[in-house]
Amino acid sequence: MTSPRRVNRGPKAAAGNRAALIQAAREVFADSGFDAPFSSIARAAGVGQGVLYRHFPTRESIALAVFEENIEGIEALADDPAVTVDDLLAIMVDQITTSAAFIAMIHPANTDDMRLFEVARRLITLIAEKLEDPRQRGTISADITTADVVLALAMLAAVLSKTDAQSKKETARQAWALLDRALRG
Amino acid sequence: MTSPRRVNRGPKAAAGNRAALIQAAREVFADSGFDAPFSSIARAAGVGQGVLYRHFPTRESIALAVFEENIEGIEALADDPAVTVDDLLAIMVDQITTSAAFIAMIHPANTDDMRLFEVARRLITLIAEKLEDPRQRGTISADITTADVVLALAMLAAVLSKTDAQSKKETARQAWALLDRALRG
Amino acid sequence: MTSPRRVNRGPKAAAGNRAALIQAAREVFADSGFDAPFSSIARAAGVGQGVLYRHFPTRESIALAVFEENIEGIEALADDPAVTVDDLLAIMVDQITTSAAFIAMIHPANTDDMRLFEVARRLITLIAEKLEDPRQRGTISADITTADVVLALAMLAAVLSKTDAQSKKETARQAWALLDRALRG
Amino acid sequence: MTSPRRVNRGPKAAAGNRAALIQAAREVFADSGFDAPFSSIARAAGVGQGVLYRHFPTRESIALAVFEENIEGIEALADDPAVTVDDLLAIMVDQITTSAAFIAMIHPANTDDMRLFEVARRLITLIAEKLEDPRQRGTISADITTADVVLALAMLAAVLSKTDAQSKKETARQAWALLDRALRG
DNA sequence: TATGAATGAGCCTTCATTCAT
DNA sequence: CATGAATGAAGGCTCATTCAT
Repeated sequence: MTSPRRVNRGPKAAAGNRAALIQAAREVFADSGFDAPFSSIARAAGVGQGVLYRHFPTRESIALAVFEENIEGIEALADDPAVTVDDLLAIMVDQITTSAAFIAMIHPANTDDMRLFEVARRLITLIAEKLEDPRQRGTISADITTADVVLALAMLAAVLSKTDAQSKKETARQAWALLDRALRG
Repeated sequence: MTSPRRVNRGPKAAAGNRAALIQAAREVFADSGFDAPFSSIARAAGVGQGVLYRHFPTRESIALAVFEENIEGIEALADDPAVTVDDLLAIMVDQITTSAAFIAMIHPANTDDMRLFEVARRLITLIAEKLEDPRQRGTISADITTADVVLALAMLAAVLSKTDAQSKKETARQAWALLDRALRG
Repeated sequence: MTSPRRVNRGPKAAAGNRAALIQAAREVFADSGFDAPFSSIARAAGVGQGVLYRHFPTRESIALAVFEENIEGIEALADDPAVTVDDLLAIMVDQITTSAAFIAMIHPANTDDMRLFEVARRLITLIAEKLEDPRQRGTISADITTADVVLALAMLAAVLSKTDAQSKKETARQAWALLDRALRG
Repeated sequence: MTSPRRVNRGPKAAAGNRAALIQAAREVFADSGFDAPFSSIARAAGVGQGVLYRHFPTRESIALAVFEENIEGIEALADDPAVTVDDLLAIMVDQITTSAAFIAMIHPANTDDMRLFEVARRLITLIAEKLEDPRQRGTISADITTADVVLALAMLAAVLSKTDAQSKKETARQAWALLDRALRG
């Protein structure tokens, strides 16, 4: 029943395929939003649909993978006590600006995948810990809670997900300037 | 030749149909989000799909009509010089919280329909005029521009469009509290 | 986005389409079993897939329609007190032999559609009522219950669903001869 | 070049793999029905898909192997002249009730695989031989042929293949009670 | 020889849009 | 002008089968 068109590149391709899928997903999500067709991700990665499903059975699971790469860098950075909330937020804002998949994590309201909550929790924990230590709290206002900071990031992410590619950078700058006032105000 | 299921109520019904469609769209958008199937709007309005298309060829055009009713109320209110920007924003925040169509307006992504920009412009104008008059400016900080205010509204709208129905109210409250600090800070 | 190939034959075609679908389903189910692709039914009926879904949203609902035609005849027949269980069974056996959709009804084990149970119940009721009246009971053995009769029909249906088209008739004859002994024995 | 996930256990493992596949297939068929995905059998056996295909190129061929173990036990039993048809049938009914693969054998639909017929023939032969000897015929009615007995088994198998797991036992009991009347009647 | 990843066909379902009546 | 059925493209997902390693 099957008539292969593309050559079977064999199991060796697995790791490469996985990486290609994550990269493709990052780009496709950025270009077309988190609701982009699954098939377009597979096409962008140059693999069959089945491969995408094998590696990432759900939309959330590939978003998770994209996000994983982001959060690892952030966690490494946060380890350093000299890094303040402000520094952390600067990184996150930057990632939100360039990576649409980040967006889905920040506000995991409508998902069934617990791992998303878990990753969101890691992120929130990072922020919470910094906020608790006066020396790492930076310039964040005393009456601002962790939830406020997360919501600020979520708003930034949400508005950027509705912004077309070329205005993204400028909108992000302006939006965060505003939110920053609130957190510091 | 055989009797149609619903009687053709003739041209007289056109205005009524239009109103029914707008009302139906308002409810459907609120219940199922802005991506709700077109057919569900026609069904809720009790008319055929063709009528929906006749009156509103695009999703944006019906969102526009829904929004039109909102903005007219806002404009009427804004006419009163005693109404400050704060008052205006309170109304808008309330409408954003309850009306999904508002979201589409405030951040017009679909550049095909120029009327969207037109309506957005009207909204922006209202805000701009209030801001220019010191007496109507209310408590908005001096260095806040019209663009900042609009962006704040857009962020609120964006984050709410990703929030599930039951948390909408609380998220709106928290988010605007934050944005309000920024505008007033 | 859509480029029509087939002409839109208009609403007038609805009734005809529905009938064509039922007929097509009857044939497709008979040829390829109850698990035949939905698309093949639409194709056989000469309509688009959407039409099939409009008329019959689930596989059960079209089976129901096919079955409905069968059961109505049976019910009319059963109204006559002169008709015995034997007569009734003769009809049912005949219909099971020729109509695969009947099969799905008799043993509605794995369905969520309550209407299937309802129709199965109608069928069972017919049999039960006949069995209760000594004059209509015919030659059915005294210790045979309604459940036994239904199970006999289910077995016939089940074995025929695994039988290829050309042996169906002969297998049906032989199988029912056997089951008949049991009911009468 | 890199280490495969599972070690290649070499040709020695072939026999073990075959046995594992048969056992896995027996369980998977019982749990998920005869239509269970091929991959699930390989997974349950702890081998790669390729091995499954190497040993059993078709679904029928593995069903055959599963069945082979059953029939051997039955043949051994049948060797004893003291065993009557009734005893034989009791065993078969039991196996049909618990083994989905049996169903595929008893009513070989797939005419591609001649070995299916061969196994079915062995089964039929066992029954025929018992029936021919008055002392081994047991209580089977004089006018019952081998074909009748086989058909009775086929009906049982067919109806059970449509029955959900938890009612299987009870349905089998009731169905065979009925068929038994016919054979003995 | 065993592994298990890759492939893509195929079925399911939804919905935007058209158009006969 | 209104109706709502028809249409088919599009996207989701599963799984039989192949084949590089």
